Amino acid sequence: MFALVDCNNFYASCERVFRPELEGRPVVVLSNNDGCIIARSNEAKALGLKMGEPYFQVKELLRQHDVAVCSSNYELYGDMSRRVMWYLGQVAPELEVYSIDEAFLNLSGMTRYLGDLTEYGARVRADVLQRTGIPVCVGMAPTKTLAKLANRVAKANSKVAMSTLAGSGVLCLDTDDKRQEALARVGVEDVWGVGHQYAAKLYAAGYRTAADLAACPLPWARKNLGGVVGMRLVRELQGYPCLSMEPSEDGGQARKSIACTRSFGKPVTEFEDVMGAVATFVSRAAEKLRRQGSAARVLTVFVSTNRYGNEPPPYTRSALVTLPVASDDTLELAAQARHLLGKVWRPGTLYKKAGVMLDGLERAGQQQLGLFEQPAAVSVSGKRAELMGTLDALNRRFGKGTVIIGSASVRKGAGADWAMNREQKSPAYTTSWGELWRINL
DNA sequence: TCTGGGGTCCTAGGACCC
DNA sequence: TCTGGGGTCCTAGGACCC
Repeated sequence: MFALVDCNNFYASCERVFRPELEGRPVVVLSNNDGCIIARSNEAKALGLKMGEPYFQVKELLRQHDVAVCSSNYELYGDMSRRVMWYLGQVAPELEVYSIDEAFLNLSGMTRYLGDLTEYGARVRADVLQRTGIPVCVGMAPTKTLAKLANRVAKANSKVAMSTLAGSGVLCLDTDDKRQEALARVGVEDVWGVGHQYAAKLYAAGYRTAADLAACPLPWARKNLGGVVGMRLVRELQGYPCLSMEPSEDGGQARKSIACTRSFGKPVTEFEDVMGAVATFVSRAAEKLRRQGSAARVLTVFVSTNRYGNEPPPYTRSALVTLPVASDDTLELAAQARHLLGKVWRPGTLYKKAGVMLDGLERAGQQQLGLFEQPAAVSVSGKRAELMGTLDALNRRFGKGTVIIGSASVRKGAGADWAMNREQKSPAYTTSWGELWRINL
């Protein structure tokens, strides 16, 4: 048995924890750069606001309905997430943190100990709310895909009562009847693993609900839904587990690639300004790399212009380098990045976005050496590792950006055009001494 | 004027091996 | 008309997720 615990409207809920006056009022949270709507409270959903909708297109509507608008505050959401996940780690033998706002629990072999699973789910739900202020829904089923589906039904269910399925944000699909009823209620496009493309194919072939998909012949699934992925999907809906737990290690899971990319607040045209952004992104990515104890073999840099509208035609270029020996050294990576940026650079272009990606990650300190690597390079990297450790320690202790590399510094004048717009960011209530919650008595 | 960011897995096809 | 069989590794691109 798997449980999927998913936070309701997570970012909006985080904002509400520290601003209780927003309770009952529609709330939306915007993406970086105040670009799109990426989280909505139930009241905001009821207004017809959609996920991913560009902010500027609905600004007036938001004003008319007195919607509270928040810029995204990932420091806050990340910290709230840690609190929720810590608790979930206490109530099940195995935890997989699937995303910032949801986690799978493995309840195999626990059902006897846990007793009635619906009661267990209700207890988890109540405890998370009490301890963190975050409302969650709990779906339980014999497979991960069904647990996701149960969660989805449970969420809808907390508003509309169902005939035989229990309400109140918790749903356990432990009998075939319940599974069938839940499958019949979910549109095929809402099944985990079915995106735009597959949904269109499925509709064209006459599949409308999750129940239809569960009855789909496996060869058809294999041919039309991405091969083995589609077959697993169908089998999971039938109740045969094909996806196992991928338990999260303490201190977060080791990623297989790390990226840092941003749209700019305003278009940027000068090489050194874009380089400032790229160097900043490299620094952040390398810091993440070191935090998880990895080193990267492949570094990619990309730049692009505005992808909307049609004049001038959009320009996107990327370049990558495979290093002779995987590195976690900001200075080395930044020097490579400068070179790569030079390769993709086109003068007189209005750049709107840039990013860096690190791939081919290896365990730091155990990198594969090149055949012709000189011993000198290794001893230099020893000193550099010490330098990086000091850099990270200073930034941890005195705050982000206390010590940066020279190329990441901002040029006087228009140099900070690439910085994000975040006009309505809430304070980092839980992670910055200077921004603690103030209570006026 | 204004349209996010960060991931994973899988497949197909080419180059290469014996 | 006939022209082997069985692999590996790598990359690009597509699909999905939140």
